[in-house]
Amino acid sequence: MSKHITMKDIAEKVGVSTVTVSKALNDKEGVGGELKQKIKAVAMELGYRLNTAAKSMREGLTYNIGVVIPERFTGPDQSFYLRVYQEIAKALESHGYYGILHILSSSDEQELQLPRVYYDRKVDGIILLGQISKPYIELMNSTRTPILFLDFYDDHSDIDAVVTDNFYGAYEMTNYLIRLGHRNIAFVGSIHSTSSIQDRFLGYYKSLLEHRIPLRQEWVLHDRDEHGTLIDIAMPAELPTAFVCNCDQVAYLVVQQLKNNGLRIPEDCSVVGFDNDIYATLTDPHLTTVEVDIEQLAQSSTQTMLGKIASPDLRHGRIVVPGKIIYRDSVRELL
Amino acid sequence: MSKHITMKDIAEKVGVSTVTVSKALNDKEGVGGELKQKIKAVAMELGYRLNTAAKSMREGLTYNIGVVIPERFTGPDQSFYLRVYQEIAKALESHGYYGILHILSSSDEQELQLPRVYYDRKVDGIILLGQISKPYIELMNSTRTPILFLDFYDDHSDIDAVVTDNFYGAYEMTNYLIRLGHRNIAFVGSIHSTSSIQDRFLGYYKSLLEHRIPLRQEWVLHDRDEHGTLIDIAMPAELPTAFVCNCDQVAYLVVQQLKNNGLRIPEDCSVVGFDNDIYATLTDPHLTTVEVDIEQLAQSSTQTMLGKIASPDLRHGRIVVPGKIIYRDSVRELL
DNA sequence: CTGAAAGCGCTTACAG
DNA sequence: CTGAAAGCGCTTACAG
Repeated sequence: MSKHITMKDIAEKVGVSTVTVSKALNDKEGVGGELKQKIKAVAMELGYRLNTAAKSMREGLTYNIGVVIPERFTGPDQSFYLRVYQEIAKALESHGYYGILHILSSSDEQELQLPRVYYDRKVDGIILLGQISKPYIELMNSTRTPILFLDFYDDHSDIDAVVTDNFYGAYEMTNYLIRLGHRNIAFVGSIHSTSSIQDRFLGYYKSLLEHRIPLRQEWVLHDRDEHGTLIDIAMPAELPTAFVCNCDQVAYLVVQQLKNNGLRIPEDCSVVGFDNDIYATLTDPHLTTVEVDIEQLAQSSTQTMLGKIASPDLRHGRIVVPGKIIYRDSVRELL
Repeated sequence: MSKHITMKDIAEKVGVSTVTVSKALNDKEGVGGELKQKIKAVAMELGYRLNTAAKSMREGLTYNIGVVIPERFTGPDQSFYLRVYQEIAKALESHGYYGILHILSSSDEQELQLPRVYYDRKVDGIILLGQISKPYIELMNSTRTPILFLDFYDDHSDIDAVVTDNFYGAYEMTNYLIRLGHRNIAFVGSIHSTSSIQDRFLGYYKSLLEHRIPLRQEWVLHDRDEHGTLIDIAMPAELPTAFVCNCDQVAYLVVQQLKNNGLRIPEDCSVVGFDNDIYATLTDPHLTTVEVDIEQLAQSSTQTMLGKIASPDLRHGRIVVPGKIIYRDSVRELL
């Protein structure tokens, strides 16, 4: 193996000290303009690459951020969080940081085992992507490592979170349906399952309230069991004219089920989703849905995390990233 | 911020030197059994965590592996490589290593810009996941960083690669169809697009050859343009009784197209896929397909990479991971 | 079995 | 504007 080039090599070649090389390469004050150019040129010529480990030790920063996703959100048919991770990795890189992914196994979550990145002191902070058990949140919170929740939050008011505006997205979507003449509108989603679903439900409910449409409990449909596993949806005896589904995958299943019952979408029944993921265009007809702004989610969480590392005591609160309705073909206007 | 605990803190508390602490914590020789236990107990009590940066600098290893995926393989509807990455991250962690994901933008690929992880000396080796342009391969190869191809290979006989056994998988699948009485079998996939598709085609062809079934060029169908974008498939005038598709997504599209032409699957026409990804069970009927063993792919590539880091001059060659036929409902027996 | 010394490559005060 | 000194936390010879 050819030895790595260090600042010392550059210093010797140029005939200055390593201190000066360090200053020049980092654009710090205290080096003459001409000398600085010279040093940079020689660095380039020699193929110098910074030894990050040395810098890390010196500064006490790893320039890594851990991204922890509970494994139940990473099945073969759930790529959403992996896509978020991908965007986070990109966003971090543009700030000179790197992401390290950790899939948290369900057993580690139950047994309150912290991710290895923590014990190896591999990261300067941890982004928790996807709702996790309360005891685990407590545990993470007790580590004094900067923590950020992404795509969920709970009653830990002392932890910062970045979330999609689930509430407002579902509210706007329901308003849209009502504007088209719908008044019999169901919500599909188990409202005690995750805070996302709960907030989407509340947005739907607010829209009903504002329009003085009573909430009918038999039109709030369960879509998953207590483990989060999707279950068959029990259709109500009296059918609504529209279904607000808590996500595209469930909307896809609802459409299938309605079709099996001989109904046409959207002629007989309108169905809307949330997320604008692969299921939105896999459904026939393509779903009207709310697009989650993954890129913005990634950027906000990256910036917030870097801010927390720089000033650990600064509070950021709950940062809400708005979504956007994508109009497609699964909704019909009622006359 | 509370100061971090170091080996020195442990050493002082126990009344020994940091050398002894280091030996004890790393299970190295030269520490008495009882003392070792004592040291470990105190480390635990104090909540000691290794400073990886210091270890890294000392040993010249980052304990990180870069995983580079060209961005064209990471669209919203392509989660396969992200899932492979996820498994690699897991496999690496069990070896005390971590993965750092880098999505290679198409412009960086064209302009031969190496990933930042390289310049920041963030990784001990790079796994290239997904076919990449030849000039870029040359470039990577010139860096003297250990490189491993994953899920593709080309004529660089001096680079190691881990691939799914595309050839054998398609060969077995075609054999299966022939065993069921099919003799008019088409292949769907642009055979100059990627080496995976090419190898799957060759496996299909070998099966035909062995059974003395002539290859009909009009039954080798294009499915994507030169950019890899999927295109409408031009069905041949005379229809075969079975389609061997190069991947599940394309099988899904073929099924749709055949259905639109009024054909029933599998009664009128059999269709098989490859990958066993989300499209396999999204298709109606569910696809008979070849499952790619993602976990094994991840483990083999991780082990090979760690082997290369330990012994840079050792050659590993092309490591082939077998797939497995998953029998479902898209194939019918011809009598 | 235990420890003093040296060094990995960098950056931050501080002195000139 | 430039550089000598010190130190980040660890581990590897080496000496006792």
